[in-house]
Amino acid sequence: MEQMKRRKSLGDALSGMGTLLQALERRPSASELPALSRISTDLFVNGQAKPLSPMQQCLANVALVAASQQHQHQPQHQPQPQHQHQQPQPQHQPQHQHQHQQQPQQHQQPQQQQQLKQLKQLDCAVEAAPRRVPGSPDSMPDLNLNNIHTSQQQYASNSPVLIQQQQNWTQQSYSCNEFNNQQVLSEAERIVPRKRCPLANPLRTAPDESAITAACSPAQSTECKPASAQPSTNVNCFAPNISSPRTDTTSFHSDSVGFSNPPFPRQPQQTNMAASSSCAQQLSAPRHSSGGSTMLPNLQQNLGQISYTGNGNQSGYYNNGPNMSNTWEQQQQGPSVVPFATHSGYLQPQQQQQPTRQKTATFSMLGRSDQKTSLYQRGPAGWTSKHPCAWSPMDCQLWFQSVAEDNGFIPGSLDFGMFEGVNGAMLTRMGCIDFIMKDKAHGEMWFHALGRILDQCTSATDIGQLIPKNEPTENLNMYGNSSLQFLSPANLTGPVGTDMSEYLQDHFSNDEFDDIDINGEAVNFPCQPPLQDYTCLNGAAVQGQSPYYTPASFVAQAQVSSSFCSTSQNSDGMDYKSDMESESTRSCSTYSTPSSSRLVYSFGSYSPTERSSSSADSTPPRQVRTRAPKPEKQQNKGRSKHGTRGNHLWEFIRDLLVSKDTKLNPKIVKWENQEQGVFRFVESEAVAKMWGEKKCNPRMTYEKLSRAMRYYYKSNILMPVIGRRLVYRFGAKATGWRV
DNA sequence: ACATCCTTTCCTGATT
DNA sequence: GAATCAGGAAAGGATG
Repeated sequence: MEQMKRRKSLGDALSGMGTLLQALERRPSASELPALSRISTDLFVNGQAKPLSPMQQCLANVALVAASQQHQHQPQHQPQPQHQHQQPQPQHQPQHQHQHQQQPQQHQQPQQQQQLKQLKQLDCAVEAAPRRVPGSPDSMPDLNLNNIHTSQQQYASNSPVLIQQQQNWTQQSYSCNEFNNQQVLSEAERIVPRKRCPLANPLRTAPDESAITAACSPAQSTECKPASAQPSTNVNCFAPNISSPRTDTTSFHSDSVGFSNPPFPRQPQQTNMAASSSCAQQLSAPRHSSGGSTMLPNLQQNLGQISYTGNGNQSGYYNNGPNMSNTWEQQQQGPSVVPFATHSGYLQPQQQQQPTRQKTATFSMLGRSDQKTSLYQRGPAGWTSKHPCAWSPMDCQLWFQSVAEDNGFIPGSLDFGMFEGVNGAMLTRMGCIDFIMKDKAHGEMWFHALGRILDQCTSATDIGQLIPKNEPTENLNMYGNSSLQFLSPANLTGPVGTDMSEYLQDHFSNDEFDDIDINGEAVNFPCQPPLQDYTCLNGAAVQGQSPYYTPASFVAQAQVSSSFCSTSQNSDGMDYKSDMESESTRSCSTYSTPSSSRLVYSFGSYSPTERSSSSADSTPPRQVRTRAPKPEKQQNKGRSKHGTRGNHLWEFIRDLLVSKDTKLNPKIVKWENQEQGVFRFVESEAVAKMWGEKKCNPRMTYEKLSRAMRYYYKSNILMPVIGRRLVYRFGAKATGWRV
């Protein structure tokens, strides 16, 4: 009932506003002014119809001021500058407002004077007003500005989607003055949040008018201006499918080798260097130190069926068809779509790659070494003779069948339909969770089985030829390529034999995230790779930190890690080693307990607090800015940040959001309003840790993540939701999140 | 070599 | 006081 009343009152308000503005546009006669003024008053003060949205306030504010001005001027027969009533004049708006709001006070009733005073405060109150989520039941209905404000006619040519996007609370974070001053304002400009106006909240403070004007007028202060105004030509760039040329493919090629029922074979696309190496990169980048551009002729040959767009599409996805957004949308629509792209970009660096020997040990620990025998050599002809990356969808289906049989399933009893259309390249790009998302019951089994094959591939001569000579073959395993690598079997530190799905359920609950230590000391994701994976840790440094990590695997991993640290995977190993050592030294001296003669990256014990305390002896007034060492530096070699398009933060967040895994959504992220792309971090630090896992940066925090998120404001990928913590909104350039 | 992109890191100050 | 937000500044790595 209350809501109905509210809606009615809002409707009345909007109706009144429309009337008001229409009258103003036709330059109302003096006789109309009192009525218009009444409408204005009703809108603002008497109309207790919930606070108007900032945009409405702005419009009505302008209207009222203009009406008051007319009312004031006309009886005095003062010349009326034409522009004063036709459109708000950006350049003079603050001054005009100030002047014209002063003058009526002499003649208006005290109540109206008070109203005007309130209006002035409202100018800067826009940030105080929106405290609701767009689309929520309490949200104000969006205004169609095109109908009520001629100065916004530029938007008429824009798509309804964008118009709607312009009508949100976020954009309304601009003050009335700003709004009026920027008749042609790109969305990028509009969404970039200005610095908070210290006087913006009239409910908190009641600053004097001059202070308000000074603080909030862009003409007088730059403090509240958008951080990075972009050319207004961006207005014309509004389009539903705006995509960054660097991050997205912009079109859906229906004839492409699609994720769903790909029409293999297909004419291989002409690939440039990057493209031709893309598969190799995606296959091997996390496993090699290829620098992202190493040509792998054999592999390229073997992967002839797999085409990539070498031009423009550097999103890191197999361009077997749609861009990522389409992929996701398709995934939402049908079962035949392969969620390869879900985490495709999350190439894992080499530090998570376990040498085959260690993998074997891990499998042995898991009691599955017996299953590792010659699986690659068995099975139907076809897939056995190729590297998994070169498997066709049919090969994959045969392989699925083989694995099922190997695991004791009656032939035909398992349905692999969810993997229909998946080729080997896609499979090798899928992480454990990807498999589970596709096949909750057996995803882990598929993942492990493929991992075993890839392990065997590392020693296969034909596969070995695919690998650059300077790359250790051990690195060719899928685990390091897992999108969510902490779920990899090599790092599966959970109960042996535990069903991964259950395991996820058990550990991806809100409660279980309690074990996530912000300082990174105890980040216990279910299958989180050991901290040693990231660091050249002295084994004892963190031993036992993860309850999921068994001593046996710990030792093995520690050995791997130390070995990794001491031997670079690059041809320039020596240089790299020295580089590592230097960084390690810094790390040790700065952040770690230098108790060990071995070089230690102790990110686990790193925290800003500790760092500060460790340098307490000579604490400068302001901490000398020394960038923390990057323990993953050597491990990132070969990983292409930009070559792996799709590895962007916003895509990662989006993938979490569109994930149907309830352990991710809504446990750690959730939609607030999916239609409008509004989402919220439920477990902000957990998200940050997961992001850190993806980027092999164990020091990632939500603070850092959020900084990166805020950078997306400029690029219109994300938009802030003012007044709501941990809430963001996808912008026009963010694709793939719509259902 | 250089510019650019996309973060990452650190920071200050404000807000909740 | 902690968490979060906003954004400047600097830097790094990859790419074109």
